[in-house]
Amino acid sequence: MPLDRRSVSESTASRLSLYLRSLAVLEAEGVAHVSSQALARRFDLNSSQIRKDLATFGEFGLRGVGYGVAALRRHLVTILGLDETRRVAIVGAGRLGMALADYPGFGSGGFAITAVFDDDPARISTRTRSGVVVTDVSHLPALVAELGIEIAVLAVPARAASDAGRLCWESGIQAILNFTAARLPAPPNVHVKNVDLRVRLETLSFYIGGAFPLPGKEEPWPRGRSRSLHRRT
Amino acid sequence: MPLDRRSVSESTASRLSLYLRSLAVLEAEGVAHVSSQALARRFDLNSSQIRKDLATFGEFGLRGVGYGVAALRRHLVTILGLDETRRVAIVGAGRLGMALADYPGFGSGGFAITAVFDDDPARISTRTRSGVVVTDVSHLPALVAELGIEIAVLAVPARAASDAGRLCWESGIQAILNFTAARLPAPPNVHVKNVDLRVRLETLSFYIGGAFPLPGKEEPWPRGRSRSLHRRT
DNA sequence: CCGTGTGAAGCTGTTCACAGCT
DNA sequence: AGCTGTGAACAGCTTCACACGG
Repeated sequence: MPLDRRSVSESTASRLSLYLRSLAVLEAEGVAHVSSQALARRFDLNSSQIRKDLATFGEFGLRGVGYGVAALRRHLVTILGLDETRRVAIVGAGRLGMALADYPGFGSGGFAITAVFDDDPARISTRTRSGVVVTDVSHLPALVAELGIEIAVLAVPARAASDAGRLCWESGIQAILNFTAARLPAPPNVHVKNVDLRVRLETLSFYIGGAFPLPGKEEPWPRGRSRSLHRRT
Repeated sequence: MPLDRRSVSESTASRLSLYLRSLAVLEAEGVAHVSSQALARRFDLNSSQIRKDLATFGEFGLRGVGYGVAALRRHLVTILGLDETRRVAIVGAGRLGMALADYPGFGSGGFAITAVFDDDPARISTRTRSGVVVTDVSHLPALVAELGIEIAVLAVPARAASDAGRLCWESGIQAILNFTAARLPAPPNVHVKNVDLRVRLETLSFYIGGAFPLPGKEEPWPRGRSRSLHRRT
């Protein structure tokens, strides 16, 4: 019975990534088994959350014992598709794009920055610190096909975003990490994740403010429950 | 009646930021009024979502007409706390930190990058492109107090994250945008938003894969790269 | 009429609680 | 005994549908 990945929620998928990181640490420490409760403590999560997340993909645990650290880590690597190197292109060789091209998390552990593109002649042929040559974006379709690039990191100015995005999916790129402010009209088979830094900062700004005076409205107090940070394991 | 901001969900808060961006465009275009439905079309959202979000903070609409663009924009600016400039510090002057220090969205429209800190002597006294001097992190507490810095952008190596984070909140910083892989044990009055780029990329990788064969026991399943086009119902 | 504001319904993700395996 | 795996209960966010005001 196959499982459509689209039926897995994004929150579950990103927790898998967190679990993987913890398991790598535990494996390096030589820990053999870990219980959902022990893992939960590391993330301030509920332990049944972890068991449910993992149970989506199979029965990896041993009742009375917990999960085998090494085996579970291997399973998560496979589930996340990191057992073969995924090729990543950076589109936009400005400051952010170049910083991301050298970001350690992007060029290791299942990912390789395989190309960097820009349309500014002044940037073409420069190199990232790790030596990847900035290529004219007109070569993107050919290089995506030739090198088997599956993921694009979009770090172009907002006005160029939808053109650059379209070029990506028309070239066969399957997923886009979008650092621009634009929302991309991508076809449904292309997965887009927006990392809108401005929105993140404004959201933080919102929560800094004090109690908000509602003009002319009578509302019961307190409104809603305060979010408890305490979770049971 | 006052409204505790913590009772507002993060999804609502970040949508406010999106609405604000759209309203700025509409205002520049000279549009006087906009309906929740017209706004919704821009975001692929349900219109009652927008009405509910806005109604949390007051009655800004005119029945039969919609929302006044200029007035609603001003309200959102106030709600998000962007009517006075918020001072932001970058902690960590590596490539990512320096790129973020010059990121246009961080230094405008209600935010100002007021300081950049690092502990590497080789980086102290260098400047961002916009001219902010990199300062030794030992001066962070004094400068946070002196300059009224409220938000920190944490872009240090993972191993330095919790020390740097603690320094931030002990110095009076109220919100942290955390680009490190570490999870910060911040006190409850400090708002932390994790922007874990590695997790984002691994999550994308997860969704690229084809249908997932739920394993019988220990058969190695091949990584499918074919894509199902049908949406879940 | 039209579009907002809002209770009610619906849905999705989280937590509980326990049966069952080791 | 200890811990997983899972149906059931729960909570919170989203959508519906309509009363009400312009």
